[in-house]
Parts: sequence; C-alpha cells; structure tokens
Amino acid sequence: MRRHSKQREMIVNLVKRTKSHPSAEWVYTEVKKKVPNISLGTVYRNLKLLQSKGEVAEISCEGDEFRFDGNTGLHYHITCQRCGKISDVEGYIIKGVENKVSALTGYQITTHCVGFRGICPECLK
Amino acid sequence: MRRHSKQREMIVNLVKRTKSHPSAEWVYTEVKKKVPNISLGTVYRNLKLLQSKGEVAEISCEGDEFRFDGNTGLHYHITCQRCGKISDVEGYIIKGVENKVSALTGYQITTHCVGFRGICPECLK
DNA sequence: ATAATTATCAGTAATAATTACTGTTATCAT
DNA sequence: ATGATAACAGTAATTATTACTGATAATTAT
Repeated sequence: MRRHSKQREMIVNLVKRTKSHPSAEWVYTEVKKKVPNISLGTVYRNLKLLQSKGEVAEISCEGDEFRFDGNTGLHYHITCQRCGKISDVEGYIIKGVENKVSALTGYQITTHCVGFRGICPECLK
Repeated sequence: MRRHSKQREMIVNLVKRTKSHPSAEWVYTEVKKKVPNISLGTVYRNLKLLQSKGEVAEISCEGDEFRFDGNTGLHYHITCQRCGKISDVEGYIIKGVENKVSALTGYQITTHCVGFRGICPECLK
C-alpha cells in the first residue's frame, strides 16, 4: 500500500503549484529549503512514481536520447511505445499553428515540432 | 576553413541516407564498420557541427533534461531560445490531428505533443 | 499502546549519454 | 614540399539518472 511521507507530499505540492516546468534538480533544491536532508534519489523516485500514477506529467515527445535526422525539412515524428521505433509522418503539416500561437503568446516563433506516441501497425498485430 | 575528412563524409552520408532516426551511438557503430578506428567523440563532434550548419536536424522539442509538469491535461509548450524558459501555451489544442495521423500511418495513437521554439516577449525587447 | 512489517528514506555508488582534453595526424593554402 | 591548424583517436571528466544499502518511520495486527 502507499504510505504517506512528508517528502512526497512536498514534491507533489511543489510540482502541482509551479508553472515553470521544473527539472528534477530544481525540485530537489526547492524541497531542500524546507526539508534540508532530502535526497536527490528521493526526488527522482517520487517523480517517477507520481508520473506512473498520472499525478504529474513528464514533458518529452521523444525518448531521452538524442536522435538525428537527415531530413531537415519540417515533418513530424511518431514513436512506437512498444518497439521504440521512430518514424516520419509523411505528407502532413499542420498549417497556421505558428501564427496562431504567436498571436496567442507574443512569442516570435521560429519553429514547431509535433510528436505522436502510439502503437505501430506491426506491434498491433 | 572547413577541411575534408573521410570520417565526416561517412557520417553525413550515413545520416542523410538513413530513415531510422539514428542515435549517436548507432551512427558510431555503423561508421565503425567502414572506418574501424573512428572515435565516438568524432561522431558527436561532427553531428553537432553538421547540426549547427543545418545539414542534419536533431529531433527534440525540448531540451535534453527531463522536465515535469503538474498540469497533466493536454497542452503544448513553448521554449524561449534565448532565456531557456519553458511555458504553457494556454487555450489552444489542435483538434483532429490524432485521427488524421492514425489514418495516415496505421498507428493506434495514444497521445501527441507539440513544442514551439522562439523568442519570448521579454527577450524580444 | 506496542511490536512487527515494510514502504520510504538518506546517502552513496553505479550507469549511460555526452562533452572536454591531449597529444598526434592529415588537409590544404602558400 | 612545408608550415599552420582542422580534425582525429583515445581517454578522462561531466551530467543526468538509476540502483543499492542499511536506517527510519508509517501503517497493521496484536
């Protein structure tokens, strides 16, 4: 069963309330201010746990490694969650998004990218 | 000036011709078959160089660290290339994309995410 | 309430991906 | 050809993350 701990409570509260998309290291430093002897491992362990429970989300389209692509034109990617394969999504570009988001946020947009996650046809069989 | 080297040529050719979105490690192992004493550092150095010249692209919406988000609902992110800040794009979801891409690729899509890159209003001043 | 169980912890060691350093080699402008 | 230096191989150092170990403390049963 899941037990209660001050450390986890602090982590959840912090991540839920902060808008700055913190890294694990940042969470660690912040929580440390209140719980000085907290361990970095505890932060990672709990973030992972909370993530698996859907209480916090991890921001990342692709996996954690760097991947390269000889095709430098704008195109999207799709990752199979079962076999890990990354493929191009051919012939589909969402148009107008950059202008829309620029108007919405005030950013000067240089590029956007879209990542899909799912199960590929081979793994579906 | 930029000099010619067999190692770099091999790397460019390989990355340009392969569709499998290789990792640095994979590029290394492949090139090693033809140039057995190539160094992993050379692969990284050249991928980075080629990337800065726009000859290959790196697949990654966000940076390289894991970031977390207390907001688990679907929403997009925008990263400022100047100050590194990551923000939410509020109130804008592209609808229908998952169905469209599912039809296009045969994948069973579980989620998608969109990342924008640009300069934030503060940095634009 | 007390003791037994075990989830969780702090602290540290281990991994994995990437980057930096060092001395050597090879390209190319002169 | 030769000298300057880009690029190299090999290796050490970093950085983010994960795994391990013995101690602590939250829950359960007595």
